[in-house]
Amino acid sequence: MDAFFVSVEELFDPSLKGKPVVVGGKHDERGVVSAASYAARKFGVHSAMPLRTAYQKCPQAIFVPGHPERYKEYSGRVYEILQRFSPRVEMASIDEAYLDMTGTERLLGSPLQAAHKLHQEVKAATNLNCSIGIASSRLVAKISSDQAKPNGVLYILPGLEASFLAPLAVAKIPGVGKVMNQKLQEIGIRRIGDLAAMEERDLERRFGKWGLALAGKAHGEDAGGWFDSEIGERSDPKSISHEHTFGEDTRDPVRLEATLTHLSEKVARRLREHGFRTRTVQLKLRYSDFTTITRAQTLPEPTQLDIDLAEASRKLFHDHWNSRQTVRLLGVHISGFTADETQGNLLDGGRSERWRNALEAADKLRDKFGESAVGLGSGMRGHYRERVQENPAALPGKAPQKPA
DNA sequence: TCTGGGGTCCTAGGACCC
DNA sequence: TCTGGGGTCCTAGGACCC
Repeated sequence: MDAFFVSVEELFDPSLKGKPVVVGGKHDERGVVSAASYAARKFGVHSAMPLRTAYQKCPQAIFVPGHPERYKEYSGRVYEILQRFSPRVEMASIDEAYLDMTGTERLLGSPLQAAHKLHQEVKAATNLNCSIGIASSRLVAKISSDQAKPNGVLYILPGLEASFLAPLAVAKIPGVGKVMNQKLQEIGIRRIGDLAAMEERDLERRFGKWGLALAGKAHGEDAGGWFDSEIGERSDPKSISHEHTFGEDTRDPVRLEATLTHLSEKVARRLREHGFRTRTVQLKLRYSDFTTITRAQTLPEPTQLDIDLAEASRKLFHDHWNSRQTVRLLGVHISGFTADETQGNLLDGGRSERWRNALEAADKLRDKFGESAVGLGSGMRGHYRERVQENPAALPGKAPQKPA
């Protein structure tokens, strides 16, 4: 999808059309640009740029907060259309998808005809622009869709992959970021053609496994990296995390603990929705000077309970926090999942069973009344404190949400 | 300029086992 | 007294993607 978040915002507020728009938050907030309109990009604003920097480059830009629900909604509508074109569809992200068009020719015509039809149907159903790349590999399809932007269709004929790629900058290859790009520049490799001319063995010697994959990519092959699996196979998540950057750095232990509790609850809830248990809990701690540490603990038994994750993350925090330093960010990350065999654990005197029942009820309340309707005690304490700081009217006595 | 949040994959070292 | 080789699991950090 082209400038997806900005385009969705324009659907809801047509007056934004053609103007410099920045999605991601207010101009003076901590945060980065999620998406910038083409008009804003002319001023040098691009995604991942700090909002405050974007404001300096383009003070007349309109800054809007993101609306993730809207983007998910429109992503879903696009997905429905894609499914009509191929049974093998894979959403690579909220605004990108791959379709395996093998065997669709009799129904949809040539790849180019199918792509044009798809392009029109997406526009008709959503009023959003997209770009489509067609090629014999995922890698080349992705790069050609980038080259087709905005609002274009580009077909790389079989056999012409390498010559299409050759003049492009190596940074166009997905997986070649700032660091790899710099390393390649240092040995005189600027364009994909330079890379294709290198000896495979030489690249492997210099960059290991990645170098080998890179050699293949220079010729347009998917081999190695993320493109290996079949299009459309859904895989289970390998990790779940939530993190929070404070509006202002803090060393208030109550606030820090409450944040950890809250993050643990969010993580645990999603874990239960997947029907998993987890064994490894990781704390992420970023200080004001941006130094960041992660500290992990593997539990003796897998769990799916808020309280277990909250306890583990608080322990990690207290064991490793240098309390002379103020904290910018906290995060809770879990990994090492196993399926939840919903047998009640009788070894702990029914503790797990009681918690499971309580959490099931809590999840239902959250569905009905919103995420902040219920929480563990220590999280609520901090929750109110935070709301009181930001809005004195939100004192517990006047709490607007009855379920709380 | 002052740096979000949610992910995946890779590397490297150490503990531990046979 | 000096020190193999293969494997798994765990931890920490980092590159990269959207």
